[in-house]
Amino acid sequence: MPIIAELPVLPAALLSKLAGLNQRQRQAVTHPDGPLLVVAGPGTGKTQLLAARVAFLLTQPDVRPQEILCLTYTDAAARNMRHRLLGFVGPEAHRVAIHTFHSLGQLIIQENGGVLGRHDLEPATDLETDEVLREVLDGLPAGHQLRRDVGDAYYDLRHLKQLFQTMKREGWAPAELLLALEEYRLELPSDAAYLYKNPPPAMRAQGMRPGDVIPHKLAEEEAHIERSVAAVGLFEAYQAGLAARRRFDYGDMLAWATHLLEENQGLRLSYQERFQHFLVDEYQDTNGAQSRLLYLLADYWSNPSLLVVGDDDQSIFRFQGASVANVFEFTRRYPQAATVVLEENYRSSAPVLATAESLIVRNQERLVGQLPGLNKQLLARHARFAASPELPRLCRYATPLHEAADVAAQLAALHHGGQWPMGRVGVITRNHDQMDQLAQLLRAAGVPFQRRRTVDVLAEPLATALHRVLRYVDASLRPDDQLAADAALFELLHLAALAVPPADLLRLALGHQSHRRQMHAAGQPVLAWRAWAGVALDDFGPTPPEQPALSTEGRQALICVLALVDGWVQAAATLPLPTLLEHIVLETLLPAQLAQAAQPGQVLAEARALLHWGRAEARRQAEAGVSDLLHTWEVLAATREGLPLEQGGEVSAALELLTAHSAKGLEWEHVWVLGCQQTAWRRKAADRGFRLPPVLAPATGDAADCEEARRLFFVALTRAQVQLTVCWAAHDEAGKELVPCEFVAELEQDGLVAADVVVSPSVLDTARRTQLAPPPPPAPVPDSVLLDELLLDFRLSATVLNSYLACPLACYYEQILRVPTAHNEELLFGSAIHLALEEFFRQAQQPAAAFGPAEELVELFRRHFSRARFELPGRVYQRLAHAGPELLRDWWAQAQACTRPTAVVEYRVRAELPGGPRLVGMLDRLDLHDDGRTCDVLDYKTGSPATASEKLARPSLVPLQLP
DNA sequence: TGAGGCGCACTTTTT
DNA sequence: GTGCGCCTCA
Repeated sequence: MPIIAELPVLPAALLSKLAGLNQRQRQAVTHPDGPLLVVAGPGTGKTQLLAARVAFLLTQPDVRPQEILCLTYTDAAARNMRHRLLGFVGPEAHRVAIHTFHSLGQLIIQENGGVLGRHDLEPATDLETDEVLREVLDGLPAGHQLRRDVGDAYYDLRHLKQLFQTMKREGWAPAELLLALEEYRLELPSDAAYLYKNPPPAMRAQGMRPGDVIPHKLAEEEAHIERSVAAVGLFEAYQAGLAARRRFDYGDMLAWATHLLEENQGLRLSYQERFQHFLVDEYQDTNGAQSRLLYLLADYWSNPSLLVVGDDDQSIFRFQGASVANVFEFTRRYPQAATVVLEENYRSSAPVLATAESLIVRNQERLVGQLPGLNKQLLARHARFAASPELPRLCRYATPLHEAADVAAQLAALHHGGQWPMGRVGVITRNHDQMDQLAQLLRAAGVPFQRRRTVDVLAEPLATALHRVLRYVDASLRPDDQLAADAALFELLHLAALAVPPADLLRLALGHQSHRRQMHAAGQPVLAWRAWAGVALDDFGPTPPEQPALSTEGRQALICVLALVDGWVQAAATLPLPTLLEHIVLETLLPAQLAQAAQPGQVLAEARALLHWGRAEARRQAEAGVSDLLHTWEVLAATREGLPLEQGGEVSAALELLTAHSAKGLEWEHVWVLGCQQTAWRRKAADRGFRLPPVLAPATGDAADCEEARRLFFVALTRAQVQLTVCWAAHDEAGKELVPCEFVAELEQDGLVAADVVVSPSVLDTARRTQLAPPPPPAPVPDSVLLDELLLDFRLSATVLNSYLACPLACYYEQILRVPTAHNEELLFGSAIHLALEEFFRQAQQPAAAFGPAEELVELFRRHFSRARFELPGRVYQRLAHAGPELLRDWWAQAQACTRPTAVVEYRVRAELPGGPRLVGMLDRLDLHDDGRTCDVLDYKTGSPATASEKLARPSLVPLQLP
């Protein structure tokens, strides 16, 4: 069909561009007004097509660039589109409206803040939404379903976040969702999954018959629903929290924009007039909210100029709400829509396409078969690659290590053999962590590569060093927390960046210990660490007897470092926060990190990200100081993402390592798909979020999961241009058999032959050696004279013994050297409970020999725990101050029934170990039996509030013969 | 068939 | 901390 001949006269430049398109592409580009669905398989030139379509529209009379709206899913795609368009139409491209769905929503909201009653609305950062959620959780009343007094108080934070985003995305009002949950709950008893088919004998004995409800199963699901109901109930509080900060989140960007347009006809008309032509990229990735916004704008016309491009076979973001159903919905909504299928592939060889094709035809959920007359078979059209006869390879390795070692060796050979870059190479895995081994081996072999992965900057060494500095600075600015300052200083002095010889730090610690002992003996106040260090380093004045024998370099280093640290503390009080951070990072921490970094570029990027974050925080909160930053740090660290930074690598590397999801849209001459085991590609992850009614949840079930995974595998395969290698391991490192994923089996069914790859011992050996971490530096040992003196009157208590068994080095520092340690919440909470119980029993042994009322016990706890008020963050203190009394009241109720008030409290024991040290210790409580000869020995074990409840409820009873 | 115990993981990504 | 798969037992 000679389409171009029928067209109005087109500019010569565009004509030549159109001539480069194939017949189907031209058909789409020159389609007259009206909806058009372009089904664009991999490598069929869809971005090119979109750009050409815009160029074509611009040649039409009465079409102005600003009336054309291009919608993409990601920022990167939007940039890419603008770039392409510049090539096609020149500077006019800047006037075309190119948006992501979210930026369009944001535009509509910000242009119409007045309608929403606010002019100053800003998008919320991830951090801000997390803070709002934390406030919501903090504000829960006692006894609320989602309140956690013990354990992680913010456990449900990310589940809430996910729930609220889903609600906004799907347009569920809280009331609607509650109704759906209630309906679901009412229907449970008639759901076959909750009925006995054949009750077990024990249940039969209780009169259960087939068809009766399984009580515990029903109750369990109802409890889940209850939690969901409670969570939905927090939606309004979350929205109110955002509003109080004048913020809207990602979900609101779409939901509010849609709502504005729906409710306000005048507004809708103005946008409908503004945009007259619509083009949507990656249509299979759009979700419900995005489609609604699009249709609201396009529905002004009965026959809108609306072009959507997508590929049902590459829909891989179902977990974000994307659905192939959106593509079906398009054809239902516009029955008159034309459909163009792009089949000519300009990327891959015929064998690669045939392999991918044979795999994907197994999917049922495809447009093929649903749209009449639709045919979709990829045809190899690449000038050079199409005719390549090379078949994809299937490689079976013994273990993942064999696989990584062999691939790394092959890549290294290519690189070092000067065949690099012979063409770009991509290595694809399902999950990030499957790539770790290979990345490590490549780094060791000196092969440059790029890896796309976001890492948490806050968990990297540069940030942890900064964190230590800030903790000390913060603590030393708060005079009520000397212990925390001491502990932070001791840790800080060990930073490699400060280069203090470790042996001298030990000598300093020993010196402080002997100072403490002498001052105790003399009944005089003990110097804190910073003051002590000052005395110890003082060259002038009389040398105190406890002054440690520091090395000359050590003394010099310590003097410099303390001056530096003091300088930071002073600067914190005077300089703005971003400047302080720059001082600390740029002058001290960064140079030290750079000197030993394997990837200096990465460390620089981390430094940039950290400083940028500091500036952003200072802007967000005008008076923000170090302690505010540390608080934010804590919030960020508690969320899964932390402070994300794209981990790059060498920018120009010809080798890229990525996950199948992030490989979408990219291509390489040679592609390796690694780790094709069933466990990686078809794992069923535990759903830990809130239960949704099944009618609202996206289609699940094994068939749908399988097809989603097959589409992802299809995406991975179709990245390859010439060489495609699919690998898996037969066993894991422990020797357990691994099942290759079903798609591998399908490829074998379709005629590919798997080969067992034997990796040479030397290659394996190198890989194993690379894997071993470098040995830790030897721990410094103080001179034996000092050590002997230290251990002169050493007694082995149960605490010390436990500590030693857990970690000898930690025991040496904490128990022998007694370096300062800050009190953590477990310790403070545990000892308050412990002391309260101890005193309570002592009081019970007064002549009356009876327990006091529960409130007496609670009062004891309150008195002891109040010491912790200044040592814990306010919220943690509040939470534990509430949890303690609850715990003790519970215990008291039980103890009334089964415990005697006559117990022996704090029983001291000693044991002489033959030839060894004396073991001393204290038994918390002995409950004497009636026979007067035996008793129960109790140890409270109150350390962690999470487990204290259980341990108090069920003490382990050990009968003991008293002598 | 189902109850109960135990071991074992704990994606993918964008705005 | 939580839920799933797998096992055994009745």
